Amino acid sequence: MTPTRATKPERGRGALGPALELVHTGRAPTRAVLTAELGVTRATAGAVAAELEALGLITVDSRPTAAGSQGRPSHRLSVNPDGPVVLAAQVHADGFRAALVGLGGRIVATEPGRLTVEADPAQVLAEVVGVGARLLRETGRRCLGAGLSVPSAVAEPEGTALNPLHLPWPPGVPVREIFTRCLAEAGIPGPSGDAPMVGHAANDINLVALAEHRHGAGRGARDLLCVATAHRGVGGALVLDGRLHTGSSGLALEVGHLTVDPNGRSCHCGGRGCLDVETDPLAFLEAAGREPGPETGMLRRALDLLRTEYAADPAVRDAAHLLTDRLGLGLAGLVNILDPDRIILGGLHGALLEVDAERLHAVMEERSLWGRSGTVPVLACALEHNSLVGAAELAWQPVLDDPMAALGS
Amino acid sequence: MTPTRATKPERGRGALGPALELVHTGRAPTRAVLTAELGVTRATAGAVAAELEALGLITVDSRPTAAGSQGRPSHRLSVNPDGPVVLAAQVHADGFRAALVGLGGRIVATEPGRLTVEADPAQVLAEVVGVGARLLRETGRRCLGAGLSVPSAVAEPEGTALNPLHLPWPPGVPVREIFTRCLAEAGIPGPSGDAPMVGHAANDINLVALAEHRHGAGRGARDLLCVATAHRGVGGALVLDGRLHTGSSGLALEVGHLTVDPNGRSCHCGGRGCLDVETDPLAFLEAAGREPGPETGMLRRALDLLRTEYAADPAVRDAAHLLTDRLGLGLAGLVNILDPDRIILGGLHGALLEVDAERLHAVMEERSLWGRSGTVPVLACALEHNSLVGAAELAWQPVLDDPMAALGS
DNA sequence: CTCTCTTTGTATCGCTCCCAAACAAAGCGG
DNA sequence: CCGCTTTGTTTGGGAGCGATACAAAGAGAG
Repeated sequence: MTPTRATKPERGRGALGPALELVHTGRAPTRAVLTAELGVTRATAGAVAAELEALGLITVDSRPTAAGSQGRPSHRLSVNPDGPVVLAAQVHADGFRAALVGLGGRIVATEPGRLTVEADPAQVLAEVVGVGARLLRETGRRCLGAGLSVPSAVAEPEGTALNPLHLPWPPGVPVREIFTRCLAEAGIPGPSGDAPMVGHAANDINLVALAEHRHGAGRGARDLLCVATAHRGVGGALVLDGRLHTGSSGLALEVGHLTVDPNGRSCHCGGRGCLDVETDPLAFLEAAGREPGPETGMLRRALDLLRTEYAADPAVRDAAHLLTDRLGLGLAGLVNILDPDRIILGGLHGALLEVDAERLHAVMEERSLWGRSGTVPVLACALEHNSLVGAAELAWQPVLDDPMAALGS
Repeated sequence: MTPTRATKPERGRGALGPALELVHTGRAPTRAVLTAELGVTRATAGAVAAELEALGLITVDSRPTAAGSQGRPSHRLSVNPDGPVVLAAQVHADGFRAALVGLGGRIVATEPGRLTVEADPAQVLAEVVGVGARLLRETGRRCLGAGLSVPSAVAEPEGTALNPLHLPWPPGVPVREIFTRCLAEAGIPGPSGDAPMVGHAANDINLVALAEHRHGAGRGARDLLCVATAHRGVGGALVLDGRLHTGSSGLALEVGHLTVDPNGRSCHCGGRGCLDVETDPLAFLEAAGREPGPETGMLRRALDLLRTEYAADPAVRDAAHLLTDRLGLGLAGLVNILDPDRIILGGLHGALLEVDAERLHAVMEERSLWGRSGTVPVLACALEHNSLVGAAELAWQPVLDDPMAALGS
């Protein structure tokens, strides 16, 4: 038994993590605001900011700012643009993408790629990590973590991809383990020097929600629900109090099998008229009387059709209305269960919102139990490469939780 | 360093709350376990325990225990049976109940009552609080808080009962405000002496979940889902990391309107075949071919019928199977969205589980997406007066969060 | 331009919390 | 009786942080 916790020589400032998160999410633009947000004295906030600057994570700018407000202008806080980064990787139906992402969700470098040997997860991940490692060499940045976005539910704590979508992968691939091994083989060291880099992996829609919560349309929300489509199917994610809610085994928010049309088409889940099959790009293309074509690129085609033909083609408009009605039904059901204070929509759903927000609100209001789901703000996702940024957020999390420990100094 | 030693015994302010919660929930039976659970040194745990004992909340017993294990026996920790209490009140269709509840969920005194003037919430609550005040006088206990359980969704932060069930109350009654006023009028002072007592109020099923999580069938669960019936309708609640998840406006877990039978009866929500109308006592009595009778007492009659006639009457058995199948469908849907690590069932649902658990598991497994909802443990509620105890938990929460502040010393 | 007001940054002091270490106590087994 | 193990207790000291006083940097008034 070891009741002795942690070590003593490491002076761990308690407020260091929360302070970094405030700067990271842009909620503490100045030291004065940081002081107020942390609820500490100016002296303490100053020490914390100085510490974070010494760690190379943020910059404290005491230069004048032409603020215009009264009193002495506060020092400006910002993420250090030349600071460390994390490696973010994304695998999807059309290919992959690697990126280096700094604090604040800033993409420092990124590069896409096409899948050559789709069927082998290890080889695909090795390719992505290889590109990331090259970016690291080219930029010479210090890398503090690594995160991976996959189009599949990821079971915790094993880190296995249960249902890879649009990828010829078998179910149950241990993506986190493979990702971590690839990092080691690419020669990317861990932040502490000697220990190897451990990779994080999660479902892409979860990461979209996380990224949008920190840097996009979900900023400031306390209970954020995210619903989005890829090419096929519908996914969901929930951010509670700033943390991803993945459930007890990582499989929460499988929202695709809510019933939105009792007489709808049958679904592989055994039900009928599920959100999954009634509001995805395939359903839209079919409802509009278009040839759906191959699965890959279906989202793109649906988006193009909706945006270009909505005003002109009655069939497209009718299809959009049909899907909007079903989506509203599903969202109302989710509001009854989750009671979020904001909803963000991605993929085709985001586009449906942009095309006719009023219709969606009307359906939700009609179906809401206490007249509230009609009042929940619904927004479209606002961030580019959001699941990639989300993968970076995953990798940043240990640093945000305890900067001193994560930096190994 | 100057020897300014032994100034005040005001120690352990940080870990005081967590320590009290550990003793309260029975997870720290000895000081040694407390030390390990808190992750502090023996010295700190000792100081914390002594502080809590000095506050009169727990007792530290250094007497031998005939443990049989090696080493010096640890001091035993337990809730102080003569310590302070909270006032718990419950209003339901058949009447009301007041109680004094100590730490550990121990009911010190309780007394039921019948509603005389149902239609006036203020008068009903005044009656309940009156009984509670009498119990307080009779026992002479110090009262640290007050909690109320109502059969209605309670909107936050207003504290209004939106849909009182089986009570002739209008929707939107500000129950928390009225409750607090009744406490003041009954002459019950706040814990700090001068400030008045503020009441807490919540939905009964939420409180069932809370009570069962702390002291009943939900102990040790991290993500606990509770589903239960009263006389009519179905309610749900979720406890995440030991805290009730009520959503952003207190209205989460309205699980009654999941579709479990696409061709089922129509529901007031506008849908068809909702869990609410397909698995409640009325649905059961009708399915069994019985005359449902008046709404009040419907749960009792359904329970009696199920328990006494299940083995003998094929119609009852068929009805039970029908409801079990529908319930399994609903639970599978909830597992897909919430991914709990345990489910507890109350009311008729608990009885259905006791009668045929295997059938329920089979349905859930068949409808589970990743073969996991079949593996989620499903238990029946195990606590008597659980919503009353839950109301007490609500009242204890400030004390558990910060004992020093809550006791006003 | 200078004086005052307001707001913020900085230096110092002292207090509180809590760890670490050493020691004492209480049971078990020889 | 003495070791062994586990736990409670005492003591010293260090780190974090609040409180306070003072300095700095702008805005506005005259």
